[in-house]
Amino acid sequence: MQKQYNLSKNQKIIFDIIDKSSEPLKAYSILFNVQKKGIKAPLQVYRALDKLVEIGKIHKIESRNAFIACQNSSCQISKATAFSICESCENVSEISNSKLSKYLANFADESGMKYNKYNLEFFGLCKKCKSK
Amino acid sequence: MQKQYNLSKNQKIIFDIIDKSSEPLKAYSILFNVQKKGIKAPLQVYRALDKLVEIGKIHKIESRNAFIACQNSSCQISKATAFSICESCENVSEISNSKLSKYLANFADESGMKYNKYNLEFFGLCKKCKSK
DNA sequence: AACATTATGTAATAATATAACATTTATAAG
DNA sequence: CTTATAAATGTTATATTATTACATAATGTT
Repeated sequence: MQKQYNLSKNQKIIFDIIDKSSEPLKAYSILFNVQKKGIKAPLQVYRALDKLVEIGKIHKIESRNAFIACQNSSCQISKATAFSICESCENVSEISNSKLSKYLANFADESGMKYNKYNLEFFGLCKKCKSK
Repeated sequence: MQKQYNLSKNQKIIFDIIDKSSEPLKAYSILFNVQKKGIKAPLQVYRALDKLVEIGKIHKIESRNAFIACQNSSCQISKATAFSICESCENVSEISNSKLSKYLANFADESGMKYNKYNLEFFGLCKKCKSK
């Protein structure tokens, strides 16, 4: 059962715009889109983004500096994320594959390091772009 | 057998400084360090970095916007990368684990997407930081 | 109510990265 | 060797991404 967080005003505004978007959004594009709602400064956006990432409502696509809503209801916090990214149309989707996540969550090597978090980004061509 | 590329002057300078570093380097820190060698502008650094990434001599740590030399002699191009990152001391090392790389290289899901590249970043505490 | 924590507002600035254009050097082809 | 082509360089300006610092307000806890 996922803990319910009460999002603050800015957090709600910014989560909604990301959640409704069909593509990852960048911070300044979010800023532009929420200026009519009274959010004027980058920091207001970044603070909300930080919090939303922390509580797992959104994820950052590191290779794109962009944010998408979590598409995985069981994903409580952003500590195990995997994405597929089309290098042609830039479509991004979150992969939820239990074998993959188990494999990665249990991964250990000889370094003696205990991993508590990972982020995986796969790149390729999506169906549509492949057939072009 | 890895193809030999003849690095250009700037590429050599910038590769050397990354290769000698014990930690990932950021573009502007590289710039600062090579100014005495005549490289004055960010673009000169970024162009060399782009090329070095392209040919697999270095990798970008996306979550840190920093670059490290490839530590894996068989890694010809940067299409299958995995790193372990200590969240305390920020030590980064490249993981070369054939099981992991086979697993990921062969990963396919129901999306119909064919992946030709991936990047994986694991986070945790390294041995030293764990025992503190 | 008092306290602590979290969120907000605002201005300034730092850090990261690219566009555009002119020129030079290296490589390949005839 | 010389012409053509591609790759790399130099330079200026600017775009994009992100944080510092400081003041205030709202919310949650005891």
